[in-house]
Amino acid sequence: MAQSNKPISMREVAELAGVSIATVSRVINGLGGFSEETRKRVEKVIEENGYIANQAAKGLREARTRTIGMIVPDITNDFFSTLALQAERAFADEGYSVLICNDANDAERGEHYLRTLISKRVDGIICISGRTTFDEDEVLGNVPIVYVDRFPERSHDIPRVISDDLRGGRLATEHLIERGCTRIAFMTGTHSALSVQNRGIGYEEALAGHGLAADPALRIELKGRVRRFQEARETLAAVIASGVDFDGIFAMNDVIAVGALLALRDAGIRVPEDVRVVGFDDSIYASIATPALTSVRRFPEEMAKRGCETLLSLIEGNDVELEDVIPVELAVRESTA
Amino acid sequence: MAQSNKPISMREVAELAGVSIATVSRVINGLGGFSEETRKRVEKVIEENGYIANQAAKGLREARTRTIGMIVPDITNDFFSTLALQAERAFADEGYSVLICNDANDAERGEHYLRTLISKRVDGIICISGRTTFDEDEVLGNVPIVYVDRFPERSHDIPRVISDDLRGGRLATEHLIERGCTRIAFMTGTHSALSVQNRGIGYEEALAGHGLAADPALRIELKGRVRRFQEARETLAAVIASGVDFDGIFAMNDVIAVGALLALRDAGIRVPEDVRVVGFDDSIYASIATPALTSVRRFPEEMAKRGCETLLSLIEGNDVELEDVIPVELAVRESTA
DNA sequence: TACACTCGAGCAATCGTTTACGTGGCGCGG
DNA sequence: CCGCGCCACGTAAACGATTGCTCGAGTGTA
Repeated sequence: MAQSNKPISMREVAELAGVSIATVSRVINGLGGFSEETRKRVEKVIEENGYIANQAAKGLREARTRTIGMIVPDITNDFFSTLALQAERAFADEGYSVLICNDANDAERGEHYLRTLISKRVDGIICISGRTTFDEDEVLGNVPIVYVDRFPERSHDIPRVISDDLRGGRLATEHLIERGCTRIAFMTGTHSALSVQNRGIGYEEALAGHGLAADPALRIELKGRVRRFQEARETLAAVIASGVDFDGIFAMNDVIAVGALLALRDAGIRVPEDVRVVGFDDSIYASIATPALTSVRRFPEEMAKRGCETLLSLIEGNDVELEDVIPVELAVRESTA
Repeated sequence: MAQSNKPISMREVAELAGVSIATVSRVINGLGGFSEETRKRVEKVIEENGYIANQAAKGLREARTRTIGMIVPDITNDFFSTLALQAERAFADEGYSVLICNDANDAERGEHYLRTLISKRVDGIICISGRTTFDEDEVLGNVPIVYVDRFPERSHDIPRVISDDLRGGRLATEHLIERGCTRIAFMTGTHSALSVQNRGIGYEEALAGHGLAADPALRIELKGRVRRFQEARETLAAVIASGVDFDGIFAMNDVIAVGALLALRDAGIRVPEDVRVVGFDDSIYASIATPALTSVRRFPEEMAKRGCETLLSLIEGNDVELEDVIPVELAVRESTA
C-alpha cells in the first residue's frame, strides 16, 4: 500500500491495469470511450497504489497551472491577512492554489517576485502594491493581473478593486472637525500607492472645505517600513516632545493609529478629551485598543471576493470593469467620543 | 519588445539565435560548452524577447518544483501570520516559493489541501496542524514534512519544531498563583493538537504542584472555530453570568485572552485587581490591549527559521532531529500587576 | 453478404525543459 | 601526414500528462 519512494505515474497505472496510458487519462477525466470493466480495473489500480496526478505535467500540457500568485505588502497586518485569507479561500473554492509573496513594500523584492510568478506560469496575479515598476510586467508575458487595494500610478488598463480612499480620508477628517478639532495631524508612511495618497487628499479636501489650513507641521511621515506600531509610537512621541500643537489625529491605518494612542498615553495626553484619533481599516486593532478606535471601515472580505472574481473572469478571457470601488463607512468609537 | 501573446519558449530563442535548443539551455545555466560569441547572441535574443524559463517544464524534467506548501490554521492570527511571513521569507531567500493553505482547523479541508500540494509536487510541506489524519500522508507520496508549532498525536517520525508549551502553561499558571490567585480558569478551544493540549497539562501540573484542585467548572472550552476574539468574549460573559467564581484566567492564546479582557470590562470586573489574566503567544494583541496583557512569549520568527532549515535539510536528504523545542518565557505586564 | 456505423482502445505528437551522447573541425604532437 | 583529443555544438530521449487520429471488432440494416 505505502509507496516505497517516488509517486507512481500514469504510465505505471496503465501497465498495472493492462491498458494504454490514454485510456487511464480518459478514465480519470471521465471522458468516456472505455468500458465499465476497464474503468473499474483502472480505478482499482489507482486506489491501491495511491496514484495522484502530476500537476506539473498537466500544467505543462494544458498551459495552465491552476495556481495564482498574490503579492502582499505585509501579511502581518490584520487588513492584509484578512484579505489574503478570503482570497485564498475564494480561489481554493474554484480549484486554484495561491502562492503568497510578501514584498514588504520593497520594489526590488516585488519585481523579483513578479518574475518568479511569471516563471512559474501562474494563471493570474493578485497584486497589492503601488510599487511595481510597470513598463516591465506588460512585457513579462501578459499574465492577467488585478490590483486590489493598492495600485501604482501608471497602471495602464489593469483592472483594480479598491476602496473609496478619498472619501474615507474626507469622512475621517470631517468627523474630527465636527467634533471640534481644528488642528488635525495626518500620520502616514511614505507610499507611492495612489490609494494611500488619496487618503491624504481626502484629508486636505476636508480641511479646505471647512476653511482650515493644512499645516505642513501636521503632516507626520513615518520613515522606513511601517512594521507593527512601534515606529508610529516613537515618531509621534518625538513630535509631541517638539511642542507641535494638535487636537486631532487621522492615521493612514489602524496600526499607526494604535501607535499614536500609545504615544499619547505615554505623554499623559487624554483621548478623546485632549486629542481625538481616527484610524483606517477598522481592523481588529481598532476594537482591541483602549479607548476603542474610531476607524474608517473597509471590507477586505468583499474586496478579496471581487478581486478574485475579476481575476477569474480575466483568466477566462472576459472583459471586466477597470475600476471597482468598494464604499467605506465610518465606525465611530470612543477615541472620538 | 512587448510580447504579443504567449511567453516565448526556449525553442523560439534557439531559432532566433540560430543555435540549437540545447545550446540555449547550456548558456542559461552557465554549463559551458559554448563560445563567447554564441553566448552573447543567445543572451541578446533572451533579453530582447523577454524570455522567462517555464518552471513547470523545468520542474517536470527535474522532478522538483522549488515550491513548498504551508498549511496554516488561521493566517489572520498574528502569531501564525508572523510565522508565515518569516517562513515565506526564509524560503524565498533559498529560491523557493510558498503555497499557502488556510485550513481553518478543518480536518477535511486540511486533507484536501494535502492532496493538492502532493499533486502539485511541492518539494516539501510546512504543516501547522494537529488534525491531519496521518495514516494517509505517508502513503501520499512521502513528501518531506515538518510540523511547526502544532502537530498531531500520531506523528510517527515526522520532525517538528515546537515551543515548550508544557512549560509555558506551567509558567503562566505559577505566575498567577504567585500573584495570589487560587481559582484559576483555563480558556481553550477544542484542539487535538498536542501542543495546545500541553498548555492545559502545564496548567494542571502547576495547580497540582501548589496543592490546588483543578475545578472542571474552571475549564472553559470554546465551541466552534476560534475566530477573532468575539467568541471568547461571549463565552466568558456567559460563564460570569452563571456565577462561576474565579480570580485568574489563563488563556490558550492572546486572541482568547483579549476576548476575556473585554468580557471582564463589560461586566465591570477590574483587571488585575479582581481577576488577573495571562495570555499565550505574546503577539501584537498583548501589547495593544488595555491593560497590557501578561503573556507567554514565543518566538515565531525563530520557529519559522528552524522549521525552514529542517525542511530544506530533509529535502536534501539529510537526517534531522525529530524534535526541536524552542523555549518560552513570560512577558509580565499590567494584566497581572 | 456487403456496407456503414459505433464503441473501446491504442498510437503518437505535443507541452518546454534537461542531459547523455554523438559528431565535425581544428590544433598539435610524433 | 596521421591520429588523437578537445571544443563547440547538435540530436534525441526523457519527464508525465492530454488528445486527435486510427483501427479492429461487433452490430444493425438493406
